[in-house]
Amino acid sequence: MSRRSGVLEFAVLGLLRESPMHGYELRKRLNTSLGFFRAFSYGSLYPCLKELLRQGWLVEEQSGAAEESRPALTGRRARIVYRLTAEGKERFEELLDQTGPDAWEDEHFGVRFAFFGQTSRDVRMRVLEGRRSRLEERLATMRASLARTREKVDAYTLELQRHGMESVEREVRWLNELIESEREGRGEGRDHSGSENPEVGVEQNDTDRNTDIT
Amino acid sequence: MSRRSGVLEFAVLGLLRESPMHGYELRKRLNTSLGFFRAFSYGSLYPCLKELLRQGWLVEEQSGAAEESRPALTGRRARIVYRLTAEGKERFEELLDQTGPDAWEDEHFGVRFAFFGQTSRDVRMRVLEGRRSRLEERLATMRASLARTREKVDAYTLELQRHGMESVEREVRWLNELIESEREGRGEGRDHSGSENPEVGVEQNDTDRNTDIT
DNA sequence: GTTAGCATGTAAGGAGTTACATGATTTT
DNA sequence: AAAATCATGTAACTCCTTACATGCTAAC
Repeated sequence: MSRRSGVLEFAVLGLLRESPMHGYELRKRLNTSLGFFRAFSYGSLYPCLKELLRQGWLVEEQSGAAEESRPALTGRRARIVYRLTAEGKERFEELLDQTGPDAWEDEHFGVRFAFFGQTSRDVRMRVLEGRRSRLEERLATMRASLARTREKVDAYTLELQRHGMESVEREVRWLNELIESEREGRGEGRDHSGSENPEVGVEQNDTDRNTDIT
Repeated sequence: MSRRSGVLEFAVLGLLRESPMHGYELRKRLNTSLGFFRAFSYGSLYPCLKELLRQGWLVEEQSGAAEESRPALTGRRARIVYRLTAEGKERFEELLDQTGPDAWEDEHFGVRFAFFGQTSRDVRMRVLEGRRSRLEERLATMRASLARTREKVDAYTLELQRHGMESVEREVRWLNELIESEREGRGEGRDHSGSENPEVGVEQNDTDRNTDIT
């Protein structure tokens, strides 16, 4: 009944924390900026926004003409702009700090990583290491299964298993680099600037076009 | 109402084509042999089996003692063994030949590939090439999006996008090799033996233990 | 003047999970 | 004797999609 999706809620709060937006733009950002991994439809986005409003984490802003310097854009359509409230900000911060086992599961890890810029370093470490050990666990099961089923399955199935394992191994190596990089306190040229710095966010890009993943 | 899941139905028919099995064992095979990519629960498996029975594609075999040489295993529990009917076999063949755009989407491609051993070569080619062009389409969108959003998103988001793109590029390379290999008619040592050869299937492995992916 | 994109929503349904209910048997 | 594994099943719920409904504006 309540449409409290976890992933979607988290992503919406996170994106709105950077800057207020209307639904249509929000969806585009969900499908691109956030690492491409998911495609949400309006059928889930709008009900989610409604629920977040109900919780008091968002407020509507019937933005028609104000604060935009160009008057050409004002006449589009209703365009309900959503802004994060103080409570919403608090809620998001609360979610950011959660390091339950959910955080490193497939469905959640991507979106958690996408907001690492807002996440404290120790939480980042816990999530990265949690993810890694989760994947290593999975690798162990895969290897055991491979050793047992080899010869019994056909070549295509075997190739699929091999490729699947290689993908997981690759992600583990990626995580190793990231964890190493976190430990060094951002050594190699990258500046993630710790857990502060909201200025890296997006600043009113009305010029976006065709950003859908089909 | 009808619980006709597509992926699950296809996988169950395919596994039962190799040899009759009971539900519990079926689930283990779904989570391991089939490339690890999905974990189905009993809550979906049993209703699916029920539906397949209703369609006449499966029959129950109250297998208690027969055909097993060791009498030690007979006393376990009811153990309803399912066997594919002629209609079920036909249905599976029908599904194997489908090359609609669904076949190369994320949810379906894995399971389609897992049964390539039973699939005719031209269908294999269509599915592999369909998958590849689907991914290349996605890559184009990603690249366009990256070019537009660079500088506007923070370093973590960018890293996530970069890693996501690399994963897709890697799968494209994998597909290229597979397509090449199909064109050569299985050149390099691998013998997938065309579209015939049901003997590669699994033959009654009662010794399986701990094959779950947690 | 019609296609494509912008913009917001709802209702119905699909595909799966979790939690529960039950009970045998094997291993520790 | 307890814990794990084997084995089957159901009800309620979650989360998301598709299809529909509506209407405006920009570009071709």
